Amino acid sequence: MGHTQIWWIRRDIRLQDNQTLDAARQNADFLIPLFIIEPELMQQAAPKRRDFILAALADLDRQLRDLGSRLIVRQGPAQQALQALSTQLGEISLFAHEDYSPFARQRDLNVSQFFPIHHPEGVTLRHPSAILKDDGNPYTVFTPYKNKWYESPIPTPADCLPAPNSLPPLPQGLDAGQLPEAQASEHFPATSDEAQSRLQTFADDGIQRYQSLRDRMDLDGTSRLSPYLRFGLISIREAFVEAQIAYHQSKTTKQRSEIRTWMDELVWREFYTAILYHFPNVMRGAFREKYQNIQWRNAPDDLQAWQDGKTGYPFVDACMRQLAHTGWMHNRGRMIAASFLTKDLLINWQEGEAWFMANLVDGDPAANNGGWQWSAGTGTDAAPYFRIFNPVLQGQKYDPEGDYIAHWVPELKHLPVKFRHEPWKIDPAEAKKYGFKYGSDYPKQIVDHKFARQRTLKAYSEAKDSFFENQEG
DNA sequence: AGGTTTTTGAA
DNA sequence: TCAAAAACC
Repeated sequence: MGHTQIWWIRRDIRLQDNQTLDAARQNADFLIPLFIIEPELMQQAAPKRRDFILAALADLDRQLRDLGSRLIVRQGPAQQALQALSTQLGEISLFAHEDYSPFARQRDLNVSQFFPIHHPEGVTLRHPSAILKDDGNPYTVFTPYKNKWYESPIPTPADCLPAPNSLPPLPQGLDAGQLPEAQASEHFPATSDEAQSRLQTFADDGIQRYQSLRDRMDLDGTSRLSPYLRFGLISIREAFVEAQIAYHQSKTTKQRSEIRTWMDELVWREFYTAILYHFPNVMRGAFREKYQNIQWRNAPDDLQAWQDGKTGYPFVDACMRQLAHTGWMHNRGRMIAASFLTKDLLINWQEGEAWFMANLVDGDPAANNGGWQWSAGTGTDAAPYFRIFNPVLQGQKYDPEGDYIAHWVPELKHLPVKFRHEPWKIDPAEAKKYGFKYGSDYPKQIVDHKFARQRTLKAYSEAKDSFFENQEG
């Protein structure tokens, strides 16, 4: 009987540049590429996210078969699945990349009581504990974190691990298990080829205009790589390496700045991963205590209208419908939708955080929580609470022709640009010309922005004042 | 990674 | 009188 090693696949669904696979196949007589379908995945993950993972695994299975292996699937909980394998196979060695979310850490702690886990890195480029202030404490402000982060070198292509061209065999007589059927996404095909092609296309071209175009909702200015990074169809190292190549090839300061802006976004990903790692309580409430007791409104109908994309604010509704339909939302859209829920509707950001996790194909607890707390003004390095987006001005600025609105809110697409942004301003007689009736073809505003703005400034300032009063008393 | 109101200073 | 800048939220 030889030595069996398990590559426990989590968010590293790839063969290339995979430190965990690389470690697991060394000195292995048998290698099991294992995915454990944990109850949390099937019950709690957004359907589109679950489908993305399952489709990516099916694609990985095809690649593994080309190498004479195949994907082995088990039902969770993880510890039971591993116990069963160990009973069947005898001694096993377990390799799984270190993951940093509270759920993953607790699970790995439980499992490691029974099976020691070899824990290569790879989810981030720098370990959350690798970037600390000189006094040893974690950063809570992005800019100094970023400066420290960039002090270490960015990897080069030579640092990336090639996909193996052979793998140790599977043990005899092992049941492969079965992946549930997944619905394929037309917007995010979950294959390795698609991931590589998106990265290459973006690194060759779009990255050079990223800074200039990234906020335009009507253009394809972003990489749309988030789900592929989320589940490791490409590695974060590959992403940085490709960006760094483009950076070194660029001729002008302007071009370098465009590229650097994209790299900074990847550093935000590392930053929020580190924040959740060091401050797991952010999952339960405001990072900044003085905003823990904001008097949020309990307004289920307003929440529902926001979720359905029927707030009567076309830009917000377009964002929310894009999310529901594709499982993805533009980053600026996320900020605007979040500002609207928290500042215009004065609904607890945790409602929005949950809705995004229930719908996003790229939903990641660290990035999602960080983004929501930033938007709500309750987080580390957050937007100041008085920074309240005006949903109309944002639309006019970042969707100047109203094309994005027209696509996702088609009931407005026959209106002139001005009225796509402000359908309430159209004269009923003129509306008739376009076969449009405000209030029935498209909902009326569920809240007046100007009024809502004052309400929110008051609520935040009261929360802050009462916090400081309680502190003194 | 903003918006709104007030002030300023050049027509 | 108006647009840009500054101040404030």
